[in-house]
Amino acid sequence: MALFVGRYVNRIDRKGRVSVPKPFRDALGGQSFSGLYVYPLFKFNAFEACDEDFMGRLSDSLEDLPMFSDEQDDLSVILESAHRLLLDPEGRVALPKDVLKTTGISGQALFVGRGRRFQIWEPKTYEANRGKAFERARARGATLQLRRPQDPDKGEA
Amino acid sequence: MALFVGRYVNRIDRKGRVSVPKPFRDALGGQSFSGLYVYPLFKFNAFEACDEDFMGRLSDSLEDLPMFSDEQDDLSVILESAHRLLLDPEGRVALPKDVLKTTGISGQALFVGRGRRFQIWEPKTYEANRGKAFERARARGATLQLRRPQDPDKGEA
DNA sequence: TAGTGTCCCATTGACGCCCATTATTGCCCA
DNA sequence: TGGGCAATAATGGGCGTCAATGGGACACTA
Repeated sequence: MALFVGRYVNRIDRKGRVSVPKPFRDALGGQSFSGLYVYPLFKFNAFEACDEDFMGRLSDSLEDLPMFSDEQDDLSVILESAHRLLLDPEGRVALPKDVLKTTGISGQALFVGRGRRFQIWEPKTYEANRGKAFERARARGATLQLRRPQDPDKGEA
Repeated sequence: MALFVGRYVNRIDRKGRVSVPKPFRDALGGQSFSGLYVYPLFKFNAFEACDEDFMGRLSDSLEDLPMFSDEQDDLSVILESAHRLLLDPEGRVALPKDVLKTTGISGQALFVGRGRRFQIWEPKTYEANRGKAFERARARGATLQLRRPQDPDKGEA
């Protein structure tokens, strides 16, 4: 399954194209199409990207909310605002205008691995919002309950 | 499954490459790629390394936290700061600049086995932080509740 | 026919691959 | 039991390949 880690900065050309980092492209393999999905984040002026499987999970998770509820309607804006982007033969995608506008991305785009998905940021915005995340976690003495290995109860939905 | 024990010191060359100790390379076998993942530690200026399975567990464990929550965002900095390192034909990896910078590694790197994962330290930093661990454990009269063999209820923690 | 979006090709620069050399370890045998 | 010898691991450096990037050609569309 796809596994995205690390940060990569790539340049946007005047056509709005940007290379998806090679490790991310590799992790996106094994889909029915050559590309990815992007959707906006609520908390930050950044977009998140994922493969087809994860988008399906996200969609299914939204349907776990009560049908016709305000909560479902509100969260479903993620799907409404999403784009399906195709990779060109060189491994680039064209970022839609609303992505460039919302994120403020112009010259460079920052790709940030998040495990089963990754994010796309304007570098300075990332630094301003996430730059201190590591120090915060360190100061909090953050801990994580590690999932037991090969636990069938918590497999992907 | 991978099992890393012992300490090894190897030299960093001017390209930032370092040989991964042969026993560790052997333990990393059986993955879909020839390499390893590294991520920074909160408690020490050192990095931890693991195989693909462990990184997947880490990623899935983070997704057990609520999506878009602050807690998940803060801990996800581990994935954001991680690197996927490929072994060259001689069994070396190139340590990224931020790893060298954070750890202070320049001439030599210390590899420390930790069971299912291992750590990478600057030797003097390790000595300063971990040098007395054995004496501390001795003084405390440390004990350990050993897990029962092949007990499915208590998957690895 | 202008606009938009692919695809194709060229350039460059970093990184991965290959080969050579040194160091270390284990083994064999006198 | 000590000295080689051989096999393996670690190290160093050169070079080719591929990823990232930029621009142009060619569709299809409005």
